[in-house]
Amino acid sequence: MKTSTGSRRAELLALAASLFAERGYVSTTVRDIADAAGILSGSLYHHFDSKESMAEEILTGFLDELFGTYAEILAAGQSPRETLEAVVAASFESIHRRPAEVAIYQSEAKHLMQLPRFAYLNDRNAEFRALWNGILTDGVTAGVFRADLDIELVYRFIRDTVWVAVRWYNPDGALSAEAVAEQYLGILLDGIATKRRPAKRR
Amino acid sequence: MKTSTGSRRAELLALAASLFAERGYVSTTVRDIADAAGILSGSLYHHFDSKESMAEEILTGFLDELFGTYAEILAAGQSPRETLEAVVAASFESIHRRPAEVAIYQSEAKHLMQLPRFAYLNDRNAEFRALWNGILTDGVTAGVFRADLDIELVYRFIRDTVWVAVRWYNPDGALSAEAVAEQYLGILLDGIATKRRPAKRR
DNA sequence: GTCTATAAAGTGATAGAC
DNA sequence: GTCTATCACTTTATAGAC
Repeated sequence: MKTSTGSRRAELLALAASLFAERGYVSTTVRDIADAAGILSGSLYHHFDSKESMAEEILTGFLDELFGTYAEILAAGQSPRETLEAVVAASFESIHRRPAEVAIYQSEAKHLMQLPRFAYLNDRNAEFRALWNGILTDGVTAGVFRADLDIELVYRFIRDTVWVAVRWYNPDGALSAEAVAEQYLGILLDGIATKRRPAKRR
Repeated sequence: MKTSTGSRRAELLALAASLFAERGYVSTTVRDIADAAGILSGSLYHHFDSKESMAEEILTGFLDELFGTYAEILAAGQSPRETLEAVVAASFESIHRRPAEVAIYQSEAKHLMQLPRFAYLNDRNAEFRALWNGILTDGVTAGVFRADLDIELVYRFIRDTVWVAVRWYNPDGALSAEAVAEQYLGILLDGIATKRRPAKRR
């Protein structure tokens, strides 16, 4: 819990994050982390209070950065469609730059959230939901998004599809985050069908 | 590993499945399962070889059923669009009927697959990929799906968006699996935008 | 089919020497 | 900042009585 050099701390956190992402938080032991760092497990406790502290620090750092980016996009005050495109692009960008952190958030948040110290994850989820519902509602009002869709459902589909891409996206691969975002927005906005169906009502 | 009554075995498996889904496979102990069943942990080993065996039996049972349904849909020989709609509907239907099993497959398959006894999960993934790529390719050939999309990417998006819905779908809620499937197909096929953009080429 | 009792190994974490 | 040494606890799994 000491401040230590700061860089060593960051180094250990990065190591822990990649192990958490790869093997899962519960399956990763403090010995695994220490081994990867070339030290013994007891030595880790000079830098961190507990295994939970490591996960907490990894997630808060990531989420603060991510929501800072979202705030900038919203502050730019663009159209609903441009805002949606920017938020989707920024999300894929974060998968590109912080794959381990996104993977941990995706896979472990649900379980970690049950611990009191991770209660802030609920706030972030609510913030995320408000962000998307705002964009979608504005777009429907402006007439650029279809009015016959369930906003809440659309929000969930967008959220899930974007983030779950961390499972297969390869930061070192030929397919860039920008290319994925473009393809994804193409599907989301215009669909995969060649012709629009006649509006089908029940 | 005895055959036992059969029904007691199924009862215990259903209990284990819901615990695995809720708390995660690694975090769920055999004591948790035994407690939920009202017996002691040692007694579980009269029915099953190991904790791994329980997970294996849960997943194989679920996947055999699911791919049986897919095979029936393909055998019906409908159009690419009808086939796509039927496969999506059947997938949401399976989330409705077997939420725990889907959740386990979603959350744990990646880690379980690294164990030799779960190698068949790789085969199922390949089978699933072939199924989707076939439907999408047929649809592009028939001119009903856009030709400018990356089939592999579209496959991943469909697969992920459909299955990840298990995280929020409530089998007892007001929103039925059919309604979710309909909304989802509306987005996937036609997009959320009110007007198609002029085809944007790079 | 369940319980008693327990083994064998692994877990997160600590205190103090270097 | 790391190591030595170790504690207290939990884990999966087993053997045999009932």
